[in-house]
Amino acid sequence: MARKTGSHSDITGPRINAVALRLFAESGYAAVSMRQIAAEVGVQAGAIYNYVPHKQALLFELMREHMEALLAASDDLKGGAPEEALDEFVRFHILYHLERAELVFISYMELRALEPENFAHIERLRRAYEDKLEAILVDGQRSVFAIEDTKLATLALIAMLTGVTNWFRDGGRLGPEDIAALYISMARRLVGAG
Amino acid sequence: MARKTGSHSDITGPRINAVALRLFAESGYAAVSMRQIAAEVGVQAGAIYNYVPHKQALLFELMREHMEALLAASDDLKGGAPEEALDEFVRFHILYHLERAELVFISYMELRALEPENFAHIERLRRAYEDKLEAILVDGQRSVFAIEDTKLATLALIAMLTGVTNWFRDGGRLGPEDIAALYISMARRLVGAG
DNA sequence: CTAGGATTTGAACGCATGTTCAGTTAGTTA
DNA sequence: TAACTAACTGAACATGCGTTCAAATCCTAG
Repeated sequence: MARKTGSHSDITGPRINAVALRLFAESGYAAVSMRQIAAEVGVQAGAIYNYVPHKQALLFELMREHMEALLAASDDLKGGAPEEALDEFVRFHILYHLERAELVFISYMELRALEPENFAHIERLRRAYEDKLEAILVDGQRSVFAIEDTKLATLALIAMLTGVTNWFRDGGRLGPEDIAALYISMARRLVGAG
Repeated sequence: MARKTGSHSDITGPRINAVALRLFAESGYAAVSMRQIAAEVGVQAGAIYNYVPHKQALLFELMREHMEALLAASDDLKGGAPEEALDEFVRFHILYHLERAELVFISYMELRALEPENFAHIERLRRAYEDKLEAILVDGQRSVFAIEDTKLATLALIAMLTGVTNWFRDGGRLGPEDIAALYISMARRLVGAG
């Protein structure tokens, strides 16, 4: 037997990705089997191969699409004066990442699981994103910021901001906007802004 | 055949842990097999079970010993005035973690691989460590610091400091002491210290 | 030199893995 | 209604997994 009722290709495809994302985030890429994913989609393992060439592609595509969407979204930042640009970046980063906690999680938790070329590809995208923050710091450094080392400050800020996704829980003491506001304050002080 | 030359129990035991640590850090707990570990130790897989009851214990013991050593080492911090205590903590955290990059890495990368009780145990230790930093911030908050939210600042600082282990490479532009000094500056500003 | 214990081997256990594919079914087109 | 195709099943493939254990080996104590 096959095909229960109705055409499923446009349903099964996305569901496979959604289930894979959730399971990878929960248990890690290596600990999740194709049969587990298939079971949660409601299909046999073989059916997945109508949509994805192999398991690695399932992970890589999730990460690649995430990083490309992140880069595209950050292209819309207005920029402007360094202080405003920093505020804007911090708020964007936190809100964007909190909306996509699972994608963020696997996108750096599962870097080890990527084959070398795939790893290099994702790293390039991540680097491009970090460069945007560094550009703001370098710009501000010529006027209002007081940073010893812009490269280090970039890494420190990114780590501090992304760390939010590790402890944030819906319905907690602080909502995303509260957190963004508080991190904006800390980020400003961190770079020595007025 | 068995036992090549000399008694090995006090050599094989530690080597199993060392190899497991390295492989877990490289590829992740789920992706490393007992046979791989055994092969790198120079032994058959069965021999590992003379030293460890099962694979999970291998991971858990590495993490537990790491966290307990971290807590013990941080007990030796002198404390004192908030500003000095913060400087001391930042420097300690960075230098200690850079010396043990692999342990740090797996200790929060492989939390998902722990069974619930083991996970709870490690989380308790981690929490105890973070509380030490928060105590410094709370103390300073009554006098020299200007923080909106000490809990958030603690998490932000820990994330920022631990992030160093993700990009640090031996022989890079900056050595551990350079990095510690720069992070001390950033940490001071972050908490609004003089 | 021998007895006994410590240490390791090597094979086996049952089960899970990613992937392939011939065959079956359900929906669409003519 | 008949032919066609997209979608899926279910079984199989070779390989690997964590773990157990009798048997073999080596070292040490007496």
